[in-house]
Amino acid sequence: MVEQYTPPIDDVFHALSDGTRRSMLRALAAGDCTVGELAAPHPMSLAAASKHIKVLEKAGLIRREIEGRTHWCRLQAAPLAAAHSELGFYEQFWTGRLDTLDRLLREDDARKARDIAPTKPQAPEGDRQ
Amino acid sequence: MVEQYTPPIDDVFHALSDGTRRSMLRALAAGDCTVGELAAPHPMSLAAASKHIKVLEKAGLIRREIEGRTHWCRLQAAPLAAAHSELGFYEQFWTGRLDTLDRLLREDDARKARDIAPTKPQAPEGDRQ
DNA sequence: GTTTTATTAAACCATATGGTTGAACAATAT
DNA sequence: ATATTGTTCAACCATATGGTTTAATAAAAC
Repeated sequence: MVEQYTPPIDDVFHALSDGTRRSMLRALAAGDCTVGELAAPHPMSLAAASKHIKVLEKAGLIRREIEGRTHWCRLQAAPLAAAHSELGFYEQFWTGRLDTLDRLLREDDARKARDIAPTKPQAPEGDRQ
Repeated sequence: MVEQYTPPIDDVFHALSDGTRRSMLRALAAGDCTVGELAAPHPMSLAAASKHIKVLEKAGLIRREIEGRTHWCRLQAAPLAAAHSELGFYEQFWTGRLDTLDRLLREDDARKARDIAPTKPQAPEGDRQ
């Protein structure tokens, strides 16, 4: 069985950079929708909505199934897992933030007590290279 | 104390939709960098790299600190948490996928055994509305 | 058979994007 | 004081984007 095509993560993040497309994904999370159903809530022409659906399709975020003249769309979440994972890499930076800030502040206090010349700002995980 | 500005998630996902900018964020995860350091690995003009840094800044993903003529950049991960959370909403769809597929396949087998007419494809969490 | 519905294609438009080059600005080094 | 370094600005370019309208296509309904 041929492995599924993995779209570039550029396309995934690009697809997510528009509110209309994010809204369409939410709708699909509730269940499959036709193109018309996806377009209905958005104050734009059907052709414009159709273009958005094509962007989602190109990003691999939806798959369509055509039944007669009706195009059914289904959420394909796998590329979202990839994007989620990409962002997960930075989790240490938003969860560890308070610890790091606290440590930096304590180091700063100690430094001031020693009357040492100021040094450059540092990253959470150590000095600049 | 004034609350920090929260950039639109459009801007965050847009910032992430380019490989150069994702690469810059990775570099910043290793430690603060100057604009020149961020630009160095990328085969493009300094002005182009500077534009990318501005996009990251607009998305709230980095903050800069100017020391003389040197601009130091630091990762700001908070907007990534928001984006990560947005994607986390869909976790049930990529983790539950195999369970759902399995259940659908079993339902399909049962339906075939009863010789029922085929029905429309369904979302993981139930029928279409 | 015609009409209706669902949807896309094509052409157009305004704006945005991502790159370039050369100039300008700010600060440091000499 | 001038020269150098670090960086951005401005103008330009080609392409992409996101919307419109109109026409075309495909299939269902009558």
